[in-house]
Amino acid sequence: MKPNCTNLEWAGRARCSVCDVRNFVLFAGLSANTLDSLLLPIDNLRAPEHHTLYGQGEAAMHVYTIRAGLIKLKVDLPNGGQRIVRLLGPGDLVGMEALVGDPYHHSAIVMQDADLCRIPLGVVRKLDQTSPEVHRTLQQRWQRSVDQADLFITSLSTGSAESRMARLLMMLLKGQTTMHAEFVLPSREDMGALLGITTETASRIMAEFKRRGLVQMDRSVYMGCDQDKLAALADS
Amino acid sequence: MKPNCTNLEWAGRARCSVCDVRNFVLFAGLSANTLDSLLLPIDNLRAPEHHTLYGQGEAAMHVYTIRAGLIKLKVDLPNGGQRIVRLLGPGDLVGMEALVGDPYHHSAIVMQDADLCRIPLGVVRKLDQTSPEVHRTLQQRWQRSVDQADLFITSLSTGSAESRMARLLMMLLKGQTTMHAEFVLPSREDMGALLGITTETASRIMAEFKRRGLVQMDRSVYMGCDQDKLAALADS
DNA sequence: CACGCTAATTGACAATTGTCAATTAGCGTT
DNA sequence: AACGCTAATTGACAATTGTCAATTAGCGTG
Repeated sequence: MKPNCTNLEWAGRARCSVCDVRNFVLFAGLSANTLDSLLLPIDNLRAPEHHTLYGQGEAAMHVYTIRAGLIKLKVDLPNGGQRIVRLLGPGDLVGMEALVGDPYHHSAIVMQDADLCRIPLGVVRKLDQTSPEVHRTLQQRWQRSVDQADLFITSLSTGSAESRMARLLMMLLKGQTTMHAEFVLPSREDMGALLGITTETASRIMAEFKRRGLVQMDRSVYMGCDQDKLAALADS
Repeated sequence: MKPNCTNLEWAGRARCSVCDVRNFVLFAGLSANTLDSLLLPIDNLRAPEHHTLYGQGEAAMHVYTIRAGLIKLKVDLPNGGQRIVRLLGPGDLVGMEALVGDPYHHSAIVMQDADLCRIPLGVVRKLDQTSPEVHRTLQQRWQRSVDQADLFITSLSTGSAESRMARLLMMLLKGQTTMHAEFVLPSREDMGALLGITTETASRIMAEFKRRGLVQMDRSVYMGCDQDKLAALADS
């Protein structure tokens, strides 16, 4: 087996009633009873880095909930390039376009080892109809998608490459629970696809940030950063 | 009175049951009876170019439906600049974040004289609960917002300024019913805010397009364009 | 440890885009 | 037609970013 196994691992049927992220996710407010009776067809999966959950254009039968990890939504461009249009983390819903009957609009790829729940469309639709709570939560998730997309336009696609990189780093920091916590940085290639710049430019900027002491690295892992200086760069 | 009056004009109570764009909008599928009984508090408005429907951060009490015209959603950036994150036309819903209780996330400004219906939140919420049709339509509108935002990322924020401009022009063309129809181009400043480039660069590119015969202009009005050449530039 | 692979970095140069200032064009009013 | 205002265009130059190629670093395997 290759070192980077890209196969899904089935972690059993979902046990939503004891899920610690349930309240942040789709089924907040449902009783344990309701959940356990409805949710048999929900699978809990572990997906390693680089695993593709689904590809752009595929028929969509499931929506995914992220319990842990980081997922990127990628679009292939007509000229052969690609652009990452969203980063999704714990509590986020992946593949919502399935709910309106569309095929998947992006490719969903794991950026950090993920713990997911795969929910068949039928389950979500039924809950949407029967539970006002879920119905409201669903609308909030849709709005969150819009907000995230707007953030990619205003923060990651506007201004100089340097500013955008600073904003990306701050965005990645926010996802962390502990300040100064270690977390894996995206590859330079992914940074490029996130910011709409080339891999080389991304690399140059990161190297420059390191030289200026804006970020400190330990192996491929990110150790800490000068948030004030980053913030200053961010809105320049 | 100034030549460009920026005041709203009240055009009467909405008469949804005879609205010619109803089927594209929120209330598709509702009977004329249902409509007329529920829709008393809906106002029909005419808003001239440059009129601001609402400002970023304002408390949100209404959702707007576009019957005609063009609306831009603008975000103010921390460094003083601004970025347009969406263009909305006939059939689109403006201000959906109101439905989840948020203040407006953008400023909504008229780009081409608009005919609008202003719907109080309560009406939309009630219809969402009582009519499965409206409920489904609403989800589609949310998904459409996400799709539009994604398009702004992949088409208007990726690649060279020239490619982006070509894609913007093709996007504006698609909104037209008749091919080669005249339509008003955005100002160079708005083009810059749409593409994340400066006004000067936008102007240079448009001037170059004219010289190369990619577009022909008549006064401030746009007459036609070489769609094949534009398409070639678009995916370069 | 050497090897092989891929990702990251760097150099050199070209192309694009931003900046600042000046000029021109368009349009409505006087 | 002359005037005044704003938007658009253009020039000159600097700064940023892309392109292509070479080098270095990191990491797992034999």
